[in-house]
Amino acid sequence: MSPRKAESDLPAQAFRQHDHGECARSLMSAAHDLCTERGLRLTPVREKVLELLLKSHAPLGAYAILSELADSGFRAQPPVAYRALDFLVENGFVHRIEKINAFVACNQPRDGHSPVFMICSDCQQVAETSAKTQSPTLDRTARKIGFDIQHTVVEAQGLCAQCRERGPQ
Amino acid sequence: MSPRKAESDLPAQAFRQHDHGECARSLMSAAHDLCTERGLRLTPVREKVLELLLKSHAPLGAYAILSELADSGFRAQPPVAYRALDFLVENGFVHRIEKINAFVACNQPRDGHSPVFMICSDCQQVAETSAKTQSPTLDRTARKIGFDIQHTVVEAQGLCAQCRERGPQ
DNA sequence: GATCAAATGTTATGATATAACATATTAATA
DNA sequence: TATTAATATGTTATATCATAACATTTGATC
Ligand SMILES: [Zn+2]
Ligand SMILES: [Zn+2]
Ligand SMILES: [Zn+2]
Ligand SMILES: [Zn+2]
Repeated sequence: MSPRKAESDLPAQAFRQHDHGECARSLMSAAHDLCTERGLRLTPVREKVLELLLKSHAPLGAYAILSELADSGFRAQPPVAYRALDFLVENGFVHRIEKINAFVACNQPRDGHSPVFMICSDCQQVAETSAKTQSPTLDRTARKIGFDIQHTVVEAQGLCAQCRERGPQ
Repeated sequence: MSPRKAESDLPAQAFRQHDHGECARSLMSAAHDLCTERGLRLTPVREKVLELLLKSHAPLGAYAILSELADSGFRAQPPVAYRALDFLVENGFVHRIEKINAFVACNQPRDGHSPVFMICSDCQQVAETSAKTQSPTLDRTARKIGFDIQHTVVEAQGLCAQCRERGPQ
């Protein structure tokens, strides 16, 4: 069992103190492994986008990513960023947060899961508090009306503990 | 007790057979009542936007609404639609569906509630299957990490019963 | 090394949303 | 009923987010 297991099972890592450098390195290395396993190509631009998202303490919009790509010498037309993001999202390395039109690196890319996000309105950080399984409420309601769920969006906006303690700015 | 009570408690009304004209009229009348009670002004453009959403069997984007407003002789600059929508959303008459950047009339505007949407990828209809209360899973997770939820987005995309039965197009 | 599929480069445009400031309407009050 | 303040609307311009379309390059396979 990996020594990071216990930590990576904690929810809301983004709102906790942790060695983020180590966290990012570990997820990047996991991404390489997963791509090898699955015959996916983590090309330079895709890797760079994932790296940017892993480094970021807050979610990034596509154009923020694009501009950081440009700073790193990549081409800077919108499709460059969107294509890389499409790849990363489709393959579970990154999630899109609908409420804020932004992207965030997944913190447990191995598990097929339905992520749940807590978005702090104050500090803009986002915690992925994913459960392995879909919301039971959602499942139950879907069954009741014969709806076949393919994808879920579950996002809560509010104040994280830190920002609440700091009080209104 | 209103004779519509039983029906309006059914989830997923949009996916069921119902007298939509009566449904729309009843919700519009409820909106007028609520605005009177609360000292809100349901101005012509706000009423028209709500009417358009109530009539529609599918959610409408802001620019679709804008174009229907124009057809009805209203001014047609984007802020006209967005302002009316802001009012209707803030006061609980309309919900915004993040996943598809569109708006839909609430089917139980009296209850303060956290809506849950089931979005059919095929027919584009959306059912509001709202519960009175927030998802217990979300609440529990939030409590665990000290996050104070102000607003939730819960949306599922998939196939409604009808479209599933009809089979792939 | 020919062929095909996947990925990238590039231009242009589409779709969604808001800032900013002027004007008009309504409500409250002097 | 004038004065004022608050709310709502009119209007121009622009910001932000996202994709269509087509050319070119790269990588994998035969
Ligand atoms: Zn995830
Ligand atoms: Zn915060
Ligand atoms: Zn509702
Ligand atoms: Zn359907």
